[in-house]
Amino acid sequence: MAISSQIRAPVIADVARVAGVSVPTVSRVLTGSTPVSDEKRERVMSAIRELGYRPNAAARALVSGRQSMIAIVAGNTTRYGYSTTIQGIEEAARAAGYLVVISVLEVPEDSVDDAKVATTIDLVLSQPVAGVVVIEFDEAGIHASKAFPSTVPMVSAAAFPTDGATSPQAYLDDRAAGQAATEYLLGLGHETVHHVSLPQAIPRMGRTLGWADALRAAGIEVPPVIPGAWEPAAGREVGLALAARDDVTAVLCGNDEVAVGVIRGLYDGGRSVPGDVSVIGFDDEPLAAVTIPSLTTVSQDFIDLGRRAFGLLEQLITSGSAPSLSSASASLVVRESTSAPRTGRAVAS
Amino acid sequence: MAISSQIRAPVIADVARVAGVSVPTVSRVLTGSTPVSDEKRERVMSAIRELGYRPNAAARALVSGRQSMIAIVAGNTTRYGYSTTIQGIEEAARAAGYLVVISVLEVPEDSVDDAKVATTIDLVLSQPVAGVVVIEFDEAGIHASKAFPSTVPMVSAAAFPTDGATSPQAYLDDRAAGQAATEYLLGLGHETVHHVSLPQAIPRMGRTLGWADALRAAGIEVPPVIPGAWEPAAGREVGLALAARDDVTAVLCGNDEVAVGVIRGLYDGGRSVPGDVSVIGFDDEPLAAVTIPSLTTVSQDFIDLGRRAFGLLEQLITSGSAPSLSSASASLVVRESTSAPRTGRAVAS
DNA sequence: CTGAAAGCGCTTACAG
DNA sequence: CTGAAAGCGCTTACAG
Repeated sequence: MAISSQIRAPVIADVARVAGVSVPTVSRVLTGSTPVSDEKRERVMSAIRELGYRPNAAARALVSGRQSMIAIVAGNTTRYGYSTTIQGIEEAARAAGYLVVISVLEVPEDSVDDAKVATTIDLVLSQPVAGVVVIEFDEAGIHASKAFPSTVPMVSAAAFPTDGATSPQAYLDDRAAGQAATEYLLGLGHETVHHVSLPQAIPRMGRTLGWADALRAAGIEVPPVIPGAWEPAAGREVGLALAARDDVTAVLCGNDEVAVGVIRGLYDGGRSVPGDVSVIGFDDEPLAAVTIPSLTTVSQDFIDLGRRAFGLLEQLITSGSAPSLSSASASLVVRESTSAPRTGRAVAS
Repeated sequence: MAISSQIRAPVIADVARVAGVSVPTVSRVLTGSTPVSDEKRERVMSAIRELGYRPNAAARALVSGRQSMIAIVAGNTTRYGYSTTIQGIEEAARAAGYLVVISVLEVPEDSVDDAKVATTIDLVLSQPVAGVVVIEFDEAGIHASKAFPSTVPMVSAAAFPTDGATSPQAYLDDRAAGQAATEYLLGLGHETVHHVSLPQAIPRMGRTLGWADALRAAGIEVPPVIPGAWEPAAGREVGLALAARDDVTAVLCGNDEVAVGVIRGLYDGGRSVPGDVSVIGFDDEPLAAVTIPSLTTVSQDFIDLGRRAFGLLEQLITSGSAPSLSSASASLVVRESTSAPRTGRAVAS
């Protein structure tokens, strides 16, 4: 069927024929591996242009064994911390000549489905990837990084290092940050600080641990963690419930979205922020600076986290090993949502 | 060097040898293309397990010609509309068995660098992708979709259809939405509505056109567009400037982030929202429901947009053609940031 | 500098 | 149901 031959994408042999050279010569001008005479190079280039030839990526990868893709495995791609970390990884990867494939872990409500994690891992490893970065901001990510076969180069980007991690990790020290934020509130004169956590792994989250650290260090009994969520709407519900309590004057939230929701719930419940209650968020997303009141929060550099994670992966790929951890810094940004407790309230209760 | 043979990843021939069958038989149990006797299948499966064998993706793609990746090309991956659209595409792609590679267009301030766009396209096409979805929310995306060679299946996801698009587009009708939002404000009694646009392509954005449509239809002179940005901080600057003007009672913003910033700027400039000025956003991101005041905004279904875009691409890949467009719907969500103008103000000015 | 040869790891007809 | 053969599109030694 000569008719269908028009549809076929041109291959290297077509270029060679049109240019009047051998296939390896075309390959040589393409890869630049060996010098080619100016004249033949010219003929090859114009044949490539004429035919609109593009090398077949699969064939190249097969023969060269070199991969130019890395995978990111994450439980979410849209939330601020996740998407910003992904951006950091992507920028660094692109600069190093790698393309990024994203693989999302389907995360059920509370428990992690091991079979789904395995499916995702299989899908990723069915592609020619040089290595993978797992985002360990949630249970699904932690499970995934444990389930990855040790044969593929893998590093993780985390908020706080996982116990007994066997692969290199880049992390933000959110435990220290949680502690600092709590100490700030205590320093303002609040008798205690309550904590609205992110959904999963409640006892294991760095920021939750840091909050408890600070309280214990100050000799204050650690109140029960208030289970939260990722979304602002859930934060509002919590805020509404908190508004009814007289003993709550300071709240540390798992992230900014929840914090803005908590503030709204408090407001709807008749409490002012920071007049009646001080609220601190986590992450410092752009909106935190312009809400009313603007948010006191912990600024975390997710772009840098992503870059560092890629840096570790690149080391692992090229040298076969990488340092087991590398941390980025966090800092408290004080804005309008916190203040000293009302006189006579914190002291008198 | 027998020593290094341990490091080599097992290939199909290794499995065949261990299982005591031929290579094609292993391939058959892997692909399920032809029946294999139970006994041999068992032997093959256990050999695969024993060796930890995984098929080489590059070899598979080369011989089968089938690709299992699609690419998303976008100017940004973190902003609400972008990341949510990407999520929609990813979910649909994953359900259909495709993995997604993300390719970010480096977008300079104002102009689009054609060379950079070309570089990104080359990088994407150097991978074995079945097709690509270009996110046309900005100039870079629009340029990219025009620059793509017609040989690769490509569709775009847009806010509003591009003039003379040659490839299938899924879009949100933000022109109609911008018009409806403006009409709502006019209906409340405002004499005119000002518009803070998103950065690029000011005259061409659907929401900007819709805003002008509504004004013209009401016989109102269209005021100059106030050039905005994507970020809340820029919105605040605009709000501050607007606070000094007595003729501004209603503002339609290019997105929610900017709207929250504008409200903050107005507030810092001594104006209340909606008391003095009504503000409408665009997108309805989760935070819009809990800010103080909560935001009246245009809800756009980006997840659905992403799904539709992937649907078009899949059609294009399998059947060679797809409808030239497909729209998702938008709706106005009325909350606290809008109200009728103060009596005696709008009327008397 | 350049061509003929071999081979990357897999799948798909071809013959049983 | 199953093996021997051919071939996907490219690159890398091998000989000039």
